[in-house]
Amino acid sequence: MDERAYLERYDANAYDRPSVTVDLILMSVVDGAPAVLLAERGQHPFAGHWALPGGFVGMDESLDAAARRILHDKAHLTDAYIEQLYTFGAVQRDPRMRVISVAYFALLPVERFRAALRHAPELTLASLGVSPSGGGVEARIDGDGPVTLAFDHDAMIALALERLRGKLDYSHVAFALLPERFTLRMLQEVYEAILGQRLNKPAFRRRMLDRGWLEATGERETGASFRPAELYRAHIPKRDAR
Amino acid sequence: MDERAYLERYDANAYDRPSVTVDLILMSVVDGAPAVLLAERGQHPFAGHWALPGGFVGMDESLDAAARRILHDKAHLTDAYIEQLYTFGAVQRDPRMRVISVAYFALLPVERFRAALRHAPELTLASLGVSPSGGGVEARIDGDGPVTLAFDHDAMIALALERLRGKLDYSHVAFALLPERFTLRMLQEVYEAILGQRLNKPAFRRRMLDRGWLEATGERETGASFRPAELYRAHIPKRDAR
DNA sequence: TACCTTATATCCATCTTGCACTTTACTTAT
DNA sequence: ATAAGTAAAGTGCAAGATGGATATAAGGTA
Repeated sequence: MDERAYLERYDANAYDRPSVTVDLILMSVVDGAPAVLLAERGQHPFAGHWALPGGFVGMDESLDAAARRILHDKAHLTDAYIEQLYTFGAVQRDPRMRVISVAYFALLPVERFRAALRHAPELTLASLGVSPSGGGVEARIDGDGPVTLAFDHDAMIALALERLRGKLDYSHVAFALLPERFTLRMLQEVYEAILGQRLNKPAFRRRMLDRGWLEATGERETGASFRPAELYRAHIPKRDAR
Repeated sequence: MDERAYLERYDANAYDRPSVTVDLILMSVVDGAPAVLLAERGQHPFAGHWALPGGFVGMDESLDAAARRILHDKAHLTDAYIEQLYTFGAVQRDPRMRVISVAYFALLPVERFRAALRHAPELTLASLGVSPSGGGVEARIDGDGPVTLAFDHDAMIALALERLRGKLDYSHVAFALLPERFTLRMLQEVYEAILGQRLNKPAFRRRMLDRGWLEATGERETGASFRPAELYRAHIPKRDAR
């Protein structure tokens, strides 16, 4: 039997199949704290709870394409740093039916994050903090008490933050959270927000400059009532380190 | 409409769904080089090519459970270090139909790796090396030229190795590749095989001992015709660092 | 008992890091 | 104009980590 004949005989319906979705963790750093965009669910299950934007994966689109489509449809954004995070496949994670969800996280500079909020009224900003009981994260909207998230979305967000924290050390993800031109102070604020701890200024500046990922523009910040900081631009050498 | 009524009306067949599989990258370090277990495909597609052991995810099992089931059924192994790697979802990665594959990697000490080979005759050991053309990895069986892998399994293996390399630094994964008792030299050999480079001995030993993950057993290696090395045991403090 | 081999310990130069302190540059108040 | 205030940017130093050479220890084997 040659390959062609084989393909024709193949029964694609021999087994029952799960649904596959993509959920998006849209992150930024707002006012010194990490933040995500959430949508309130109107329908069962978890009606009234907050959830990550997501959607089913089409039969003719790759997972990455599905993630980008959702980014566009739900947040009206094209072109963001986006990366697959983890796939959640517990049997009962969705009470309706078997759903396997591939979580992606996207990183946005604040301005673009805010722009997404303006264009997508169904999305709301939630800022993240570590829960006092240790371990997980809690999401707060408008400074109120922590909200309850739908499905296993709390685990997704916690994992995204953990991954981001881990990548700060050896990758240049932080630049995805900043505008094209930024000061060293802004960069440090991003690091401090994600790591959840203050960093020593001269040491931070030295490390960053030594990495060679920063290019001085020669221009300076304006508007400050003190010595203006130099504006830098990210300069990532050739091969995009993961 | 309450939740119960909603669930009953929900049409789980409204959309076409992809198949979901789990592929397993069973790794170890053999003779100073990383190695994986492969099976030769007898059927289309990719008949005659080498592939990772894998299988469909059942409707009533989680992804982790599916990975463990495949570990058991294909390699006759229970209890190995196992971790989700990445989900591969390109549209045409399987010519038969849309298949999304969640890749897991498992780490085994050499003896258990060899035992799996004995109990599962359909599996073959392939040792991994970095391809001279840079970037990816090549798998070699019995010292022959690099074999051609089915599907996107070469990318899966390359990613597994990359992930493993990254985790060496901050996690204790290496212990999963060693027997219960091991010497510092064995530990260093694992590191060198995965990183693909020689390491300085005194510095390595210092770093490892300083981490506090090693517990001296007081016993020593036997059979060597030179000074026997102390045997250590892994001692991982409370919270299992990812 | 001499000798070979590898484990283990010591030492030192170098590099990195944390941190206090100084100098610089710009705005605002007087 | 000039002084005061503020944060950026730069300097210097001590402590710690790291690479690498060298010395000593502990087994076997000839």
